Amino acid sequence: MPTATFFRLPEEKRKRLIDACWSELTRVRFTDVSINRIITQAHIPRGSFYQYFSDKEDLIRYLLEDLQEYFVSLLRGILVETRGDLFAMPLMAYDHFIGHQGRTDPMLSLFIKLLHLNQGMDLQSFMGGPKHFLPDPLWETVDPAKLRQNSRAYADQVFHLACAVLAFAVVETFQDPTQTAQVREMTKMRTDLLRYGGAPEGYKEGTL
Amino acid sequence: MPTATFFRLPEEKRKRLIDACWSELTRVRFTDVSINRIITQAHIPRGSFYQYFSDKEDLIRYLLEDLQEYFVSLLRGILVETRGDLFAMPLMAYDHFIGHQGRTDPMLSLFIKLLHLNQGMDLQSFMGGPKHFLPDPLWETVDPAKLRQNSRAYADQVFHLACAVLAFAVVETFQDPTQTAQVREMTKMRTDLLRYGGAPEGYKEGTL
DNA sequence: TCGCAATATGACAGATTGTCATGTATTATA
DNA sequence: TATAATACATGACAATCTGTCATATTGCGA
Repeated sequence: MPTATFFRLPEEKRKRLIDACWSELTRVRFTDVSINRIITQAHIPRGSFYQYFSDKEDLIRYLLEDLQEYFVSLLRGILVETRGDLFAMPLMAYDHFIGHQGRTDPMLSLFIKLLHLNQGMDLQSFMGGPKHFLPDPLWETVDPAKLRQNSRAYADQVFHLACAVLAFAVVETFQDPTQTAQVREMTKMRTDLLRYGGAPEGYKEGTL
Repeated sequence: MPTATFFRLPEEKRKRLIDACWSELTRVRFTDVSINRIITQAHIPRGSFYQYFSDKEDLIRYLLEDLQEYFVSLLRGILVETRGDLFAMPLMAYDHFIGHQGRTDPMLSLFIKLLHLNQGMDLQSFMGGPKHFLPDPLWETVDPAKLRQNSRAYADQVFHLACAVLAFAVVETFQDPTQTAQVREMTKMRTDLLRYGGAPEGYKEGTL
């Protein structure tokens, strides 16, 4: 977490720093992010940076919080569109990402770039708070009647897997954009798998 | 890929180097692996290291190949036990990992330590070759009659998700070992989800 | 024995990180 | 207002890394 000092910073200075951070974060992988380059670009002395953040990880965690908030609101909109159907979410989100929006919405393209650079960076844990995976604003829009079990715990599990599917699809697509159609197909297959299960219809354990 | 020179190295020297690598790899995260420490411990001059590997990533990739091979053989055994049931695999593998084996089998405990240090490091992509996720030796042992669709492509998807479930379970457990029982419960929930689907029984799209 | 090719080696340049002692501004207080 | 206390700024510095390269050494065929 940034220090109190950071939040007391004059608007202009803070913006300069944050902008430089994003510029670095969207240029290289987390591993290769250089505080040196950031402070140079932002014209912030070295010592000052460490007055605000304890280290690189601290910085990145802070920046991702913003993104997370945005991402949740995005998914919320999508969930509403699907009328609370968690299983329909990945494909709809995927189309949203890949389609027009992904190029025009600056926040979203930022997000995609990060996902791309960091090879999927585990959307699930990125989203998840300590106990629940499914953030409150999303849980509110879920229609439990569309789930086999109505508990939130169950919705958590579904959501977690759905996010994994989504993240993988995005990464795959940006690794090889010519394969978009196949990736979409694969994503459909996976969400169906989550929805209907991978066992044959009428399968009971121990039957075969 | 290591250079040809590396493979021509005298047995003893190569072992010294590899041992030092593993010792480092199981001590700190990939990000923090230091070539400096490795060569110091192995008593290999700096220049020599770069004669063998192009950089850190090259080294790590090489070491993981070994692990991958081992891991596949492990999973193969487990799949045979489950009589080719991909959905039963994660839970059985989990018990295998957490139980006695995980402590005694040196290769396995190595593997677990890596998983722990690197927060799940994406078992899926770690496993996956270019086209198929499901390696041949595993595909051979899968019983397609236990899948909704018999294609290998379908088995790939199931396998990929099953691995995600497994990896997450292992990471969770080592983050907080007191929660083992809950994690196991969660893993059961997830594999059931994969097997039977998360939609209510008899659910058809557009019904509600 | 000569000479070429493969290896070995460690000094070096370039970069990065986190700390800290020393300033400077701001605010509270007598 | 004068003074003390606190908060903040700053850049030099030590410690660490990494990748390269010129030079030495070894092995081996002619």
